[in-house]
Amino acid sequence: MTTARTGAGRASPRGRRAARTAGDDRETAILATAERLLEQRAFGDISIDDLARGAGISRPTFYFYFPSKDAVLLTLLDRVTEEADAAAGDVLVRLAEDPRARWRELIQRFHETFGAHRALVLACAQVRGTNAEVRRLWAAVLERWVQAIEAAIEAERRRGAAPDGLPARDLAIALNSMNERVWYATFACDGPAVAERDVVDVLLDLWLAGIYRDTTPPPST
Amino acid sequence: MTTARTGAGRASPRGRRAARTAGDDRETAILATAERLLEQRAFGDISIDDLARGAGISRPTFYFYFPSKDAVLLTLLDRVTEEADAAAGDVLVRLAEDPRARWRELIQRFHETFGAHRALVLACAQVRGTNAEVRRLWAAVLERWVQAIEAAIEAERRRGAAPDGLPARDLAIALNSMNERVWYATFACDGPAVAERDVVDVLLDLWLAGIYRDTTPPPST
DNA sequence: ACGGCACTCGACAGGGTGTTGACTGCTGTC
DNA sequence: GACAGCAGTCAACACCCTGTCGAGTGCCGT
Repeated sequence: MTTARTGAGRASPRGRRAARTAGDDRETAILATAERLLEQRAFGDISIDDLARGAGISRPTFYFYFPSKDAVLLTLLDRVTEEADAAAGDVLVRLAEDPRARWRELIQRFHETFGAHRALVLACAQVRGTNAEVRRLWAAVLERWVQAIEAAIEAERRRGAAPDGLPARDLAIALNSMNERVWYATFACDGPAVAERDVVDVLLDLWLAGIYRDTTPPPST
Repeated sequence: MTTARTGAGRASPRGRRAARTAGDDRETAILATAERLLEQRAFGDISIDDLARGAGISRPTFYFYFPSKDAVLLTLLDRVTEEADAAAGDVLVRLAEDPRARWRELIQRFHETFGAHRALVLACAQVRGTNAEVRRLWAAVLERWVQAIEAAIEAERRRGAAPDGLPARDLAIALNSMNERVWYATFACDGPAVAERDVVDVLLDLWLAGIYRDTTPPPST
C-alpha cells in the first residue's frame, strides 16, 4: 500500500556501508528500463513483465524491488520534482531586481526540466487519474509551488509593484494549473496546443497580466 | 475500434419507425448505470460486469450494445459537451454589450454544466490519458471552443476594446487550458484547488487580465 | 408454419496481476 | 570449516478482467 519496503528497494539514503549490494543495480535497471520504455509507449501498455525482462530479472523478482508498477513511476516522479526544485533555485527571492526577467527565468527552467523528462511527466499526468499515491505526491509538490508563488505575489504587492486583486493563493493556484495543462498539451501534441518554442512566452505574458496587469512590471527603485 | 456498430447501440437518431425496441431501454439503462456508478467510484474500478448487472443483463450482452467500457464514457461525454455548447449559446456574439458580464456568463454556464456532471467529467479527464478515442473527442471539442474564443478576442481587438499582444489563438488555448485544469482540481477536491464558490470569479479575473489587461473592459459606445 | 432478426448468455481463451514456497549462494560467526 | 541467516531468485499457482464464439429464444412479417 504505502511505499515502505523491507529495506531493499526504497529508502537507504542512510548510506550505511554495504550499499554495494547487487540489488542496487537491479533497482536502478528497473528504473532505467521504465524511463526508456516510457519514451516508446504509454505507461498502461507497459507490463510488469516488460519492466522485469528489461532489467534482466523475472516478474516475481520485480516484486522484491517494487510493490507495483506505479511505485516505479512514483520514484521517478520524485526525482524529477526534486530536479525542478533545484532548477528553480532562488529565483523568487530575487524577483524585485527585474520582475519580468525573473518570472521568465522561473517558467523557462520548469519548462526545461519537464521537457527533458516529458515522457515521464505525461505518464504521471495519466496515472494521476487512477492512482491515489501519485495523486497525493503530485498534490503535495504542487502545494509547495503554490505556496512559493503565493508568497512571491504578496511580496510584490507589498512593495507596490503589483496591484491588489484576487487572493494571492487563488491566483497562484490558477497560474500553476494553467502551466500544468498547457505544458501537458504541448508535450503530448494532443489537441490544441501552443507551439513548444512559444510556450514560455505565452505563459509568461499571462502570469504578468494576472499578477501586475502589465507586461513590464517595475523593478525595485 | 471506432464507435461504428451494427445498428443497434449507437446511432439511429434517424428515428425510423420501430424505435420502440426493447434494446433501446437496455442501452439507456447501461448509460444510466454508468453515470450512477461513476458517482460512487472511479472509472477504473467499474468493471463491464458491474455495468451489465446494473442494467440487468449479462456481460456478453453488454457487448451487443457497446464495444467497450470506454465507448460508454464516450457517449456520455458527447452528451455533456452538447449540453455545454447549448448552455453557452450566443453569449460570445453579444460580447460588446457588456464584456465583463458576458464573459462571466460564459464561464458561469460552463461551470454549471460541468458541475452538474462532475463525476463524468472527472472520469473523462482520467481516461483521456489512456484512451485514444476519448482523447480525440476531447481534442475536437476543445478545438471548437478555442476557435470560438479566438474569434471573440480578435473581434474585441478590432473594435479597440482589447489591446494587441499574444496571438489570439495562443491566448485562447492558454485560457481554456487554465479553466479545464482549475475546474478539475476544484471538482476533484484533490490538491490545491480554488473553492467552488470562488472559481468563476477567479477564472473571470484572469480572462479579463489576459484579454484586456483590465478588470472592467469598455462596452460598445 | 416458417425464415429471419433482435437479443441473450454459458463457456472459453488469453493476458495481466500479485503471492507462495522452495531454491541458491554469499557472509559473518563460533 | 560447519552453519545460521539473509539477500536475491523464480516456477507455479490463484485470481480477475476482457473479449469472443456459438448456440439458443422469442417475436414479427409473410
